[in-house]
Amino acid sequence: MLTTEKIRRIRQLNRDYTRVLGVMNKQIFGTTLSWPEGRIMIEIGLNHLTAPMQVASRLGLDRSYTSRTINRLVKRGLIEKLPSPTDSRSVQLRLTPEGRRVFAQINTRSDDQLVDLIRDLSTAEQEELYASFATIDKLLFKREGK
Amino acid sequence: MLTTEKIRRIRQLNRDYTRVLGVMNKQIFGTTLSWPEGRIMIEIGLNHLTAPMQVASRLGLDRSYTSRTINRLVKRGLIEKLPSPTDSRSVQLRLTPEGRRVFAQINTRSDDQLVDLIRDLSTAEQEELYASFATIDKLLFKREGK
DNA sequence: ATTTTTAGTGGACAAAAGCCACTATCTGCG
DNA sequence: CGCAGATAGTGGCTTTTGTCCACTAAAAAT
Repeated sequence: MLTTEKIRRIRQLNRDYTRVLGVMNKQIFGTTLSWPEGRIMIEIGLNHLTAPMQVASRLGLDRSYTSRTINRLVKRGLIEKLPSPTDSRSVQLRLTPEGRRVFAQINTRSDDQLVDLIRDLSTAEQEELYASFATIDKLLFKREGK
Repeated sequence: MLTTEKIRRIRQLNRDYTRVLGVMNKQIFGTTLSWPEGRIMIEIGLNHLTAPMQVASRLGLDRSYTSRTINRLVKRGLIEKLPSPTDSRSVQLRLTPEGRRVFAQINTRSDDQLVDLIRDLSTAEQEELYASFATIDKLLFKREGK
């Protein structure tokens, strides 16, 4: 078991890192999307979630709220809803061409921001940082390193 | 410069880790405090921020909103406002005895949650995880390792 | 076949957060 | 010094975000 001191240090890092992510997230969606709208676009575009329920439970959002937010995105022409072939209560979500354009923009900007965050580090330090992230990813989320 | 692939992996981790932190944050303040109230308590109790403005800018919150939230905590008897000796526009924030009690409770719970998160890992893995967090802390926030 | 669960939705509402304007102080500067 | 501009805290108002509940229709379970 980790010492209390180490636990506290991780928690401090959590708070600090949450703060920088918060700042980044505010700027990202200076595009046209609000932060929850952007999150939903990412879940559909990147993680290929197709049902509103999947999106809601992944993001920890209320079904109702998720439904409304998705419908807003449909109205803006970024997402389309197709009838689900397997469950006629449900729908299949998909990015429209315009939605894919916006999604690509979000990705590009987000990448840029992250690059910006580590700009001051040397190449060796950047790789060291990446290795640490990859280790955390491996240990907490069981994704294999590379 | 890190490859796009590595950047993308860090971003994926960011989203996943944000999600687990989000879940944790919801449960923490099942105590009596809302999440922003808790954050403010932590900033005052742990990082010893004394002025409302410091709290606001650190948490990236609106001055007005911060002011109201602090006043709510004052009314609940968790924080007290003393006149600042150096600036009579400002105030000095301090936890009351009751506030310190609640603060200690938040800390204990938060520690427990983090311990819980890494419960499944072996001792060696936990230390490996800590080392990774410490490296990130060092590289991004210049805090020295230990 | 009937009960129970689940997906999506709308209405009403609560909580979180931001914007603007105002007061009182403080700071910098001619 | 005296005054222009900045800053700290606050209240009113609005927007955004998110929750709760009830309802419909379809699916799954019994």
